[in-house]
Amino acid sequence: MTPCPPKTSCLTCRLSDLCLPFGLQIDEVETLEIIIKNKRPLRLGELLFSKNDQCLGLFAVKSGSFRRFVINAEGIEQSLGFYLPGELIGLDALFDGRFTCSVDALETSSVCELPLTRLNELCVKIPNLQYQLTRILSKEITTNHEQMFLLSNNSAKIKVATFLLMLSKRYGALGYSHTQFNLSMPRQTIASFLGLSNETISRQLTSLCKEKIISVNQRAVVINDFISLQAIIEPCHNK
Amino acid sequence: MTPCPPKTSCLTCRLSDLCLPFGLQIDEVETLEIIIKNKRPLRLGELLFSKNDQCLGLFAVKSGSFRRFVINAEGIEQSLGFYLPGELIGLDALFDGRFTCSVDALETSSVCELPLTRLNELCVKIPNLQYQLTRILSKEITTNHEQMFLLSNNSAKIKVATFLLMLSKRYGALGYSHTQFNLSMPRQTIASFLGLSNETISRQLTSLCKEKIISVNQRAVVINDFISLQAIIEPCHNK
DNA sequence: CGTTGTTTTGACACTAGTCAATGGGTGTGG
DNA sequence: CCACACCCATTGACTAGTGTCAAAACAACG
Repeated sequence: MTPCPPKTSCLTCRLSDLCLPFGLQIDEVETLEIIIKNKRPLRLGELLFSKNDQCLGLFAVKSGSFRRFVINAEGIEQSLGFYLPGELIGLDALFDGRFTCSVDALETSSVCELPLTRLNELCVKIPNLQYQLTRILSKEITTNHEQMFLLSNNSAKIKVATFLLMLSKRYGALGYSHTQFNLSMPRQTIASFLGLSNETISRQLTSLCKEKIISVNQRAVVINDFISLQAIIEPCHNK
Repeated sequence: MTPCPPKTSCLTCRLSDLCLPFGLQIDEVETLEIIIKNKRPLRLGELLFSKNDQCLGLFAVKSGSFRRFVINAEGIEQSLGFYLPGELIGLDALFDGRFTCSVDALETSSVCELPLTRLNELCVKIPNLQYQLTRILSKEITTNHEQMFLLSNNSAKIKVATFLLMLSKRYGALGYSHTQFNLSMPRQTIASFLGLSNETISRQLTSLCKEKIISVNQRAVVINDFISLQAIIEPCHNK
């Protein structure tokens, strides 16, 4: 609708402490935001990019949420991760300049684009920026390890509980409620992400509801009993 | 046995093209190798570091192999990945200076240590080095995504076949045979890595042997029929 | 109000886990 | 050099947890 979206300012963006500007001096942030390009908002299902596309820049989520996925051997979409505001999309492409997964919008969402060539120039000039980028890359690796840990050795119940707590933590860090939030993805997408069937997701959510640990109404989730939800994951954390 | 291990030289190291020196000028490599510290070889089961240890440096595998793992809620070791020669260990600690997993040696193995403070200094002086480190971080993220893809949605047979092909590819890249190699880890460790039980690993290997696709004798594996092994993973790759 | 897509629920099948027993290698000590 | 113990791997029997298929309930949208 807006013919020309308002110019992004990292200085006034409430996400900047979660994003690339974290730790930068004010003048450094001002230099950074010069290179940032706004993109028009994407709607549900719209692709930000596809696997094997050339990467011209990284993306920072400004609002909404995105999903990373690939198409498997049977032609089925397999969800591999989610991006919430403040998170950087496309880090896997720094290796050889091509995206290794596809990313689409889970709802109406927007991003800031950081053109790669200009970002690289800036990283040489601003060591703090390079440092923060390295930290973000490292953090992504740790997040991946946690995800692998979750997928390798756990029951459906533990997977679903962990998924809910993970979202709770991330929404909390964004300043939203960590006890009630809306899932921005359908059951099928959660299922694919957790390596389960959508029926199993449904049954596990129903089961948690019956135990009064959560309440679910469509995409709306309320966590009623945080302690019990935690206890599902770490049954003997009192040891 | 050797009282003072011979000084490492990246210039003569046959792994240098897989490691941090890739893409560097000769004089840059010479500057890099000044900061490298040798560590005495580790034996089977010895810890390189533990989860939550302070990270003083990254490690490059010189020989042998390592395993990344954590202890889960039941007190069981959960294997999360393996490191072969030329690969960098500890990238997850760049975020906040603490290791997020433990790493131990799967056999007698050795590493080069890259002290973090000196590596950071050098990265500012040598942009190529910073660039290569970023590439390695990005590649690690892609490897993690592949691992998550494998864990999320596949049968035991596909997991075991993919595991064998992954090792085949990595050994091949190191200049070893990609059709026969020794597993450096017990079945239990493979099982934990793939999110399966050790009995299932055993049964799947036996099954692949009966199909004449591989031969297994203890830790020794021979891939007899590469095409069929590939076909297990991508049943319809001829489409 | 009908169409469509999503979610839930039920019935059943099947994969992989668990438990238990057996077999095979390796290493140590007599 | 052999016997024993220990660890690891294999195999079998049984079971539990999920997946699959199908149908029904529900919500969203035009």
